[in-house]
Amino acid sequence: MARRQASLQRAQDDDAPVGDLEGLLGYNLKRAYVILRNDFRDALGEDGFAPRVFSALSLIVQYPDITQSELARVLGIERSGLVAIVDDLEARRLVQRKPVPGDRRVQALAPTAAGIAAYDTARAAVQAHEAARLSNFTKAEQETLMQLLRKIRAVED
Amino acid sequence: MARRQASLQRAQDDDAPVGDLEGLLGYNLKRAYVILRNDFRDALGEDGFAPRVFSALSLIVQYPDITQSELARVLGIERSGLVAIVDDLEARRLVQRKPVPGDRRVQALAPTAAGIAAYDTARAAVQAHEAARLSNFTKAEQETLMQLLRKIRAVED
DNA sequence: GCTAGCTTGTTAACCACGTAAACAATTATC
DNA sequence: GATAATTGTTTACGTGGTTAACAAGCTAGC
Repeated sequence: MARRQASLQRAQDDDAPVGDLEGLLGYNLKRAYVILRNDFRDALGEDGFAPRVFSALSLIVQYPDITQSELARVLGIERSGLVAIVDDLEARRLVQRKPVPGDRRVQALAPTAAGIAAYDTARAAVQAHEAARLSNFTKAEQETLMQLLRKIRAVED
Repeated sequence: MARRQASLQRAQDDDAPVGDLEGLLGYNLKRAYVILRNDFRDALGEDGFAPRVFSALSLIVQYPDITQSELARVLGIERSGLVAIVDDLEARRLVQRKPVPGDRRVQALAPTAAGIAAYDTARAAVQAHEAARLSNFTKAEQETLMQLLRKIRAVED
């Protein structure tokens, strides 16, 4: 097998992937994800929401009275991991744990008025920073990218 | 503002994003990244390479005598974080730290024969599992996705 | 030459995010 | 009514990264 030793200078100007890594989906996903996660933190600033807290709040606002188990399932994380997230949101008075009549195991999660307002503000900031990051993309490219990313999830075993 | 409360059932069958999260690039990136990372671990099995170790080995094999600082820069991580990765590779006798004549601060990283062989095996396994994950994608879709992900990195500030 | 500043690799302490295992309380199943 | 399953929770742990400090070595300016 011929093993090429190329220069690392300006590797990403090339059209074809220079190294093996550039041809791997996992690597490209991770690099892009890290960039977007850093943008997210910049957008929400010091003591803003962590990404996972934002995601949880988003679902609670859009699907009020969702239970913790269902929320964990939708987010793709463990129930145990969700506890700290909901603790955080409840400590900020943005979300309330409510008992559900008929099943005393369950806690329904409902946003407070402040929670809805905070979510709307944060969502606008995140959408704005994503738009800035994608400023060199056409609308069609943005939609294609998003659709292909969702397609990866579609085959989830 | 009209706030819709939709059902969570089968949300991902819809064409248009049902919730706000589905319309956010960061969320879709993270979900896809987690899937590929889990695939990666399945592909390499117990005590296989961690993703970051694999990435480092890949670059060391393809660019032998790269220095630790340059490797960290290419990978987008801190020098301090690379130490444990190289320690790991060196403990497995897959990579060797070599002194560089003319600059006694620097350690050049070179793969051993075992390192090259282990990398080739691992790379084949990773490529195979990615191909399986993308089995419902056309070739054109795969290339488009990869190109768009790289384009996100192209605007790195 | 010499000093002041930079780079390299390293350690240590820490943080974010997640999992796995165990558990009490409650509900469902048969 | 016994057994099993589900819900939320705590605790311990693992992974993948960061920042700050440091010693050693190199470089630039005078």
